[in-house]
Amino acid sequence: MVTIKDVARLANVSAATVSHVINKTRKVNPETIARVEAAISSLGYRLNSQARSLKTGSSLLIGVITFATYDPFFSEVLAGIERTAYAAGYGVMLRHAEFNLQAQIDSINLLMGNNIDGLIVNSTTITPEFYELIKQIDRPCLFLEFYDPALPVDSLESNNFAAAYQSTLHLLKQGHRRIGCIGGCAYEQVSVSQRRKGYEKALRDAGIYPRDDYFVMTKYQTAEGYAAFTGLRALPEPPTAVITYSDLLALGALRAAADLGLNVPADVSIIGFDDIELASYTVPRLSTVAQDKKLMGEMAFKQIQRRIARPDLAPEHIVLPTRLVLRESSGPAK
Amino acid sequence: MVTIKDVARLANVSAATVSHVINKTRKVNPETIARVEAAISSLGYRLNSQARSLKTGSSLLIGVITFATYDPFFSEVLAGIERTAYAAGYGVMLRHAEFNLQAQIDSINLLMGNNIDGLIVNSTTITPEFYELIKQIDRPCLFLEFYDPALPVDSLESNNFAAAYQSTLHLLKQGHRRIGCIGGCAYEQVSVSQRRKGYEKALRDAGIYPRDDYFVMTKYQTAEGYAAFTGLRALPEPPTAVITYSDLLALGALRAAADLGLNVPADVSIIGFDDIELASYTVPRLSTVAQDKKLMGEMAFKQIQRRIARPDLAPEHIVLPTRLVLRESSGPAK
DNA sequence: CTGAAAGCGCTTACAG
DNA sequence: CTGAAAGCGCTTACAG
Repeated sequence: MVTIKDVARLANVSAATVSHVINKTRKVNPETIARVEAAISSLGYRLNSQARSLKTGSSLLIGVITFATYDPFFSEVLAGIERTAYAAGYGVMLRHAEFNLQAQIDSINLLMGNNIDGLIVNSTTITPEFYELIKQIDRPCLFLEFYDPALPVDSLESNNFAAAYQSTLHLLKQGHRRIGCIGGCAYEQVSVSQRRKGYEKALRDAGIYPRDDYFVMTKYQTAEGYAAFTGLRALPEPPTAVITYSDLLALGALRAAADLGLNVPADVSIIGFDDIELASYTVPRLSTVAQDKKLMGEMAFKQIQRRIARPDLAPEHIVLPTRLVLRESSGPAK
Repeated sequence: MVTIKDVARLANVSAATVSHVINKTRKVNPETIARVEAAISSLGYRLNSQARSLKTGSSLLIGVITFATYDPFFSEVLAGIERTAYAAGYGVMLRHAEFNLQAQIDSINLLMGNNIDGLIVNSTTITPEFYELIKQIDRPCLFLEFYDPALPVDSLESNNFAAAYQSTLHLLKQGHRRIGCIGGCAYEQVSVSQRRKGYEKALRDAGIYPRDDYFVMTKYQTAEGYAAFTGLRALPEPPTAVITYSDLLALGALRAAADLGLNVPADVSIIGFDDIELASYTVPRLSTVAQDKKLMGEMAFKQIQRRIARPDLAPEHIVLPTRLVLRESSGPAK
């Protein structure tokens, strides 16, 4: 391995000078700079970030923990985080956390052992134990789609309440009175739980009392979207419209509708959430709530970066707007 | 930060002993071990991996570079890599590489600067410059879905030739004579390029001469699948069946077929590639070539791990089987 | 404008 | 069974 000493020797300067040239941390004679740079490229020298991190306490690394197993929404957010981090000179360490305590402890240890400068957590389920772990790490931390004022960390979420209110209201305006919801996650702090509140508020504002049998809890599996829709339609008074917590759930519902011989949207309306790329290619094309996933990733990193610079400021809670995109899967009630 | 010295002081032993207790690298008096462990937990000590890496030369970190922007296939492979790496005590650093040389150099520098023990590259396009960068890094490296005997690195790919041969043969047996292909990537070394060979071989074996206008090159955008299918059907003698290089492309084609008023599979058959979860939920359900993505990720990491242990052995080239899954989007020719 | 030296938190031969 | 000490590759006050 080529070290700063090798460069120093070849350029006939001290290691300190090489370091200053690399980091531009002090004025150096232009000719010296040229010699150092020549030595660096002729030796193929590469800075050892870990050694630097050991000395400075900053690794230029951020950790990303996701509890959601693979899903198209988080994949895009992750791409946004990574690209933005890279542009700022940061690397990303990824961890798909499991739901048991030991794995959570290990994950935190893995990331902290590599001296991450900040941590982004995306979770649909956060246990009290994980909560405690987060409080102990002394690093800027941002939660995605999770908000608890009691946790002194930054948070970033979509305007889930307003989004669900808006899509439900749209269906009401289209004449639907029996509107179901295929959702997930009951924890108050998990941002998606606000969707149920928006959905129910819209119904109440229209003089409709929300029915418990119209709300189906899932774990975001497409198969559950299928089963939930089938179940809703088997009710004595089946909903004529359904909103969902994700496009994947909506695609499951769309498929179930086809299997039941229902025409979407003539017989039943379906509205998704996320606006994944495929939403424009289903048959029929999916009406959905668009979230700007790349932007979400970008903002998540930038907030962490701000927090690294100013750890003293109070935690911020950022809410991103959503956009109802009407395609073909929703329409007027019969 | 709590260091090994703090632990040593509290446990009344030397730093060396603490290190040996942590790493189990020599026999230590059971009582001493107990004291050290008590000190570790009471102080909340966490090993600094970067300091260890500096000393030992092994970071227990692997790098993953993907050139494919977000796609459901790679997302699952990545999850498989990360989970397997974690189970083996390794962390994963992620980089979405760009297609320009400077970004590629930066990416390698970022990962090498963190002293990664190995590198997994997933690419549908590899430039000669990137090639050179790979040759220079002195670390085990594995290419996913890319194989060049001239590059002395491990490689892991699906049996692309056989898979395309098989799906084309299936369509031929169903009576199709005019079979199109919506593909991508012309580089010989990129594994998917073997699909075209399998497709054309199957045709030739059936006495059919492959037509250039039946093969459409894309960059894997769903929109291109849509456009390609539309274009194929606009030919004077349109294909009655189409295979594609990905399920996303197939979903674009499926949507195009619907817009053309075509019934799938009565009027035209479509077969995808990958078997993403949604393939079971489209209307009609998608026939496709299943790749075991989680397994692919798992094997990729394990191969890197083997290579870290035995860097002296010759590079290996691993080929994974695929499986043709027939659902509803393919059927007999009219 | 430049350098010598200490030290970040570990591991590991060497010595006992 | 255990410890003192050197050193991994950097950065950064201190000194000139």
